[in-house]
Amino acid sequence: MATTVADLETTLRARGQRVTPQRLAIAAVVGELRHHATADEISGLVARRVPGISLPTVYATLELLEELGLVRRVATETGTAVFDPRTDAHHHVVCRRCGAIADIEAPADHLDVLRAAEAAGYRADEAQVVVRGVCAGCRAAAADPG
Amino acid sequence: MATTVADLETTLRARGQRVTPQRLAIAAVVGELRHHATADEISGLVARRVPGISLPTVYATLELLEELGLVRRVATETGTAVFDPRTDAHHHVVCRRCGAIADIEAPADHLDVLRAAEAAGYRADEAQVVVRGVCAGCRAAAADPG
DNA sequence: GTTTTTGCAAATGATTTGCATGGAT
DNA sequence: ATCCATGCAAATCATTTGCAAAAAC
Repeated sequence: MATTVADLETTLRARGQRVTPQRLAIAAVVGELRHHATADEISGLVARRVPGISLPTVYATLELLEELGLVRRVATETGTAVFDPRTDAHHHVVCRRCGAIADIEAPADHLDVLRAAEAAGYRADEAQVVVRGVCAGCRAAAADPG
Repeated sequence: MATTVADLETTLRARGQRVTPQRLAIAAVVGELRHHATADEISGLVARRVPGISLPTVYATLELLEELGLVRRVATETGTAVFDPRTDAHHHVVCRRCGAIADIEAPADHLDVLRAAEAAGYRADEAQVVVRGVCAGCRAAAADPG
């Protein structure tokens, strides 16, 4: 099910779905994304290439891309979901104050946790570490340096 | 800042806040909670003891209790937050299909991840593992046993 | 030409807010 | 008597849905 932006067209045709400029543009924007972005931000970026793009289309396409493994939806504390262009296993740090999310590149041992999840009746397929803390910006903004 | 339900009354007075039946009932319900619950579910449970309880009060009180370290708000994939009575460090398994969340009791080594978070400019204070998978119920419900 | 996708407008659902009343101190 | 907390109703915000028009096949 692993698909790159490059063969999105092929994949869509294979699935009997339409290749539209909206879908291509959204996939391109997601592929160029450096950070995590909200649907609204993505819509704004896509609008430069496809004026008149609608938010419902952006949502629908992001859902499709998630199904294809091209993007990953991440729930946040603030209730607004963000989309992560990285679909390989990696970890996150979340700022307690502003909600900013950053990727973490580091190994972690989850064997015991995965075993415990299976023991709890779950068929576990992935373990991700979420670190909570305060980002540099928020520490600087607050008089109280954490 | 660690506070138990027992000394909530004391804590509130010390903060110059009112000790109300609603707050006591909500704290009690949260303390008796076995699983994670939505604000709506908690409201329903509290309503048995305090008829006429309002959702805004439940939300406000849960926010207060979170501030006091008596409950922890957890964002979910479905957009509906759940409240976790456990405030000590522990891990979660999330069902990909129904969104159910269960606690995991297992050690995990996060040294490298925490270091990486600090290196990214964050003052990290906690690392939690989130396992994704499919729960027993959803595997049984689906003809396709994952 | 047929079927899917789009964009609009409206619906939904969780959470928050404004404000007057009620309750705790 | 004072000030905080409650409950109601309405507002907000992200996301989803219904549907007719437009585009891809």
